[in-house]
Amino acid sequence: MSSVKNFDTYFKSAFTVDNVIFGFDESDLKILLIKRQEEPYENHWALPGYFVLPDEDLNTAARRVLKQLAGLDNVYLEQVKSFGSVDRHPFGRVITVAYFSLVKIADFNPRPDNDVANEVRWFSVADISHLDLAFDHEEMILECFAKLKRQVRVQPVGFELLPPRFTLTELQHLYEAILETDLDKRNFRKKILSMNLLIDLDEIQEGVAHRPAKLYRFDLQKYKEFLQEGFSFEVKESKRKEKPLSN
Amino acid sequence: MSSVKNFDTYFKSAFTVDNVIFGFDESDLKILLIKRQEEPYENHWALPGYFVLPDEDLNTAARRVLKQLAGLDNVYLEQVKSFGSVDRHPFGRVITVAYFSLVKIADFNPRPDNDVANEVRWFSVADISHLDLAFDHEEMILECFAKLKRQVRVQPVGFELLPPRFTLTELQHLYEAILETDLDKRNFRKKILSMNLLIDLDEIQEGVAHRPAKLYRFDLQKYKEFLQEGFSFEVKESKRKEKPLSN
DNA sequence: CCATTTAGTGTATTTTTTACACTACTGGCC
DNA sequence: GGCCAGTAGTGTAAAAAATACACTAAATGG
Repeated sequence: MSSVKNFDTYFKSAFTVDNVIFGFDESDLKILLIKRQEEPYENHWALPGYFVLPDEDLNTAARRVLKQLAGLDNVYLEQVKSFGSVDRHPFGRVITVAYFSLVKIADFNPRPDNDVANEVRWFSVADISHLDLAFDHEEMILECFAKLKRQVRVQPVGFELLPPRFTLTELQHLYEAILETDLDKRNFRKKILSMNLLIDLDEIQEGVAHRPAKLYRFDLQKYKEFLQEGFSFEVKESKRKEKPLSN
Repeated sequence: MSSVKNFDTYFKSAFTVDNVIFGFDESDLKILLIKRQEEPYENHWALPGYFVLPDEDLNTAARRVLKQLAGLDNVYLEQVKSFGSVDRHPFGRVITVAYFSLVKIADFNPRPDNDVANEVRWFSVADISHLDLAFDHEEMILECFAKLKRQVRVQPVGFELLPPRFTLTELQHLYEAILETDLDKRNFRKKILSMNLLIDLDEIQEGVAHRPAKLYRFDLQKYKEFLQEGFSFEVKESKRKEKPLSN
């Protein structure tokens, strides 16, 4: 009854993974980009990404790229969306799978010893639109940033983005950067402390020219619970002087 | 400086789209499956899906499949996730992009006049695990169902799944089916009506052997606003007699 | 020691969520 | 016509969560 048709015409495509890697440095949300060293879009800034090898799973490919281009290992990684417009790649039909990754900037260890990128650098999210990125990478970043905004209300992303020890103000700044809004200090602290997700280290900042803040770390145990169950983060915004991005 | 490498080895893959089509018939959440008419997995139940044509965008392909296999047009469609395990397809390397779709079962118009499926049928979500589905389709369904659960808290999905006129009880049953929990009738009504998303039609059910319920429809205008801004749906669950699925 | 800068804290008010049980209306049966 | 079965429809009080808001505390640097 059934016949084996010829499917060869379909097996002429390629796929890639691209990573939108978010980092945070005490005030600014950043994304890691590479300057491409090969065609197409040679010398354009682009997301770190590459072809998926024939015998490689998607997640594996994303982690390999993360390692090869940024020396990053064991980081938070999540698939976001695939992009497959017919003409998005000049070499042929190429679908790319976008991943988003959250890393501590201090862990970043650039690897110029690869033949894909000749430069790797962090850019503020707000500056990305001036760069004329390769492919449809700007669109991909916007989608991933939107995803991060949703994620932050439901998962303690600070754990991935902040250094091991941090102050409540740093944590608040992170939330403000992601949500692009100002938060009320007292309400933020009340909320975040009531989650019992933070451990007071009984240490304080040193060498700052003002009252030093207490240092905290995340409770890994609680964090894992949240990863499974999710949580709900809401703090009503207060008026902001100005809105970065999205203008 | 740069050289054009040989990328041919990467251009030997194919990709497909698969649709997880949700429908609702007054008590039960259902998924549309086809019985495959060709290899691989001939005669297995599977998600409606097919290869993406060389000159076809992903969304276009998903809509084409929806139309060809189920006669469905103009429906809610959203990309969910891509699946690309190395060995998921016996014919070679094939990534599939999973879409989820919400349709009114009454609009469904099966098309046996295609050469992919020789049967198309709705299955209760709870029954799917007994079917031994083709490929990794069961995993795909679980991911999409999880997505629907998240979506329902943030978007008025009822608009897509219910007939044009419906009762509040039907709407509540829909939420209960998706969330797999019981909801408190009074609190549900209070909440849903306070959103001003429903229009009271001043009509009632006919021919039911009990007090007839009032009929409502969605306010298309408000619905579109919600689509853009999202909303927040929460009603605390009450105890349930039993939990379907996920056991 | 004074100026500057950021850290840290509590309360009253409003809003939202929750728990909960009885009456209303219809068809069908006798 | 009256009664039964079955679902529709309704309100309130209590608890919990979210909000608005302003002053004191601790460090450095001149």
